[in-house]
Amino acid sequence: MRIVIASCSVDYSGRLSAHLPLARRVLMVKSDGSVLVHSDGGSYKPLNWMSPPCSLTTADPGTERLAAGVSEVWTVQNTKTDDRLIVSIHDVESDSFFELGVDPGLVKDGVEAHLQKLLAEQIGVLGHGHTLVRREYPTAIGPVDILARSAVGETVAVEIKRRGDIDGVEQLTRYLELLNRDPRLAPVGGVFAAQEIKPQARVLATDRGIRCVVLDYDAMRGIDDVESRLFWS
Amino acid sequence: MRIVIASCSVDYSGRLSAHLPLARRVLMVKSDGSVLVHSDGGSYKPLNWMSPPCSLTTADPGTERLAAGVSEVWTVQNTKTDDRLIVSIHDVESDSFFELGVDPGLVKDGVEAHLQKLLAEQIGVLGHGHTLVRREYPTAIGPVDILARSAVGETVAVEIKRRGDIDGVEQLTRYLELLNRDPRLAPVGGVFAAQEIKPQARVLATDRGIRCVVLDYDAMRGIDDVESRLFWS
DNA sequence: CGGTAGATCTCGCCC
DNA sequence: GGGCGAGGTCTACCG
Repeated sequence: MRIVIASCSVDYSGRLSAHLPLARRVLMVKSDGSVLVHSDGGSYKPLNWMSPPCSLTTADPGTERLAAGVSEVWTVQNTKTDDRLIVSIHDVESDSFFELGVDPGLVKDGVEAHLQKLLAEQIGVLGHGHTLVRREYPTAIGPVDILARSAVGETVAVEIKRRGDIDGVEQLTRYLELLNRDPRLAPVGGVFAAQEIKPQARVLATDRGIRCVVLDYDAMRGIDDVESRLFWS
Repeated sequence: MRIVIASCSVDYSGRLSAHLPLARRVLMVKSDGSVLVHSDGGSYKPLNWMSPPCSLTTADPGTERLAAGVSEVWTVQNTKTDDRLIVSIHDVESDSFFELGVDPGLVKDGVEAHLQKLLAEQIGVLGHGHTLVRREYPTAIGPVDILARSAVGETVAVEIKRRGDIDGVEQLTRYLELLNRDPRLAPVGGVFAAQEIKPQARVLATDRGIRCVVLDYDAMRGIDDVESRLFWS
């Protein structure tokens, strides 16, 4: 990876046009040719960038740009689209190269998949006597997170979110419309399960006869841990 | 900004848990204390990071970690949440500091707001004889992008997207439900306008009696440019 | 400050 | 490769 500290101005054109006025910045050039332009603030998102696949070519500035203080012009061209980044380098403070090698990558744990697994194992959270039919129940418009059956035998479709938003209610509504056309399943009830349910989502769900269930992730994980210990001991 | 090249392992805990095995990486420490961990690949997103507001503290490793090759331990703690990043530094190849100053920031041009402005000016794109009522027509559940009237006097609600997805159709459907309850407006027709409309979205829209209009951004911009030139010449 | 909608989204899954 | 959903989403805008 090459890291350049330089004053520069940057122009992006592609899905939109964007311009960065002259200022001192960090330029990261990764070995796949991609470029990140970072300032000393903001979040992890660069001010501007070019994603791979792309190629970086450098050129001398014309006499006009040279007179304006430009010492070098980088053109970073995406090789599949017409996205292009043009970096006009003025003064270079540092220019280094480091060999990093291939990264072993990130190991993640948690979130929605885990919630789904836990709820499937603890399906009684939905109400006494509930039984699991299956996770990721397939339909023509996508898989339903969990299909279950209530104590009185009613089919229940469950949509799980970490944060329960209006979009999740819409999604579950579409599933319910479809599932209720299947005479072997109908009538199908809906449960919107999330760690946190936004008020507007709750209103919409309730209005549509969908039950809201707030999931306590830590409690469910705790029970899971206890059961795992009992099982393995 | 401080830039460190070092072999390190990283652990994040907070909304999820994540671990990065030992490898050589770039560590960017911004002046607000935020930290980015980059590898020589991927896109602009770091492997791991801590966003501001946060504070970085360094500590000597215990004897145990020292024996494992750790020379220093960074703890980056978010000051508002319990998110925490722990960086175990092994070998340091480079450690530099650069004064960058405040960035003037990005100047953007284009996208949805521009599309909306162009369509409002060229409302005839929806069909001959259409007139603009107003942009950002306010309703209780949010503003409708454009409200117009057709040649025969029917009210038309327009939802504009760059990429027309199923969510946009749902959004427009909610607006139409609401608007059609207003006797001064009803009956209100719907138009789903986008640069690109996904097949599934088109099916859903058509099924609900919503008309789909594909917008040619470049052509609309071109007309706008011509008109601007005529106006200003 | 919360709520909504967009993003040069990115990322990962499954078909 | 495309489609879809999630994200430690982030970010801007509006109330």
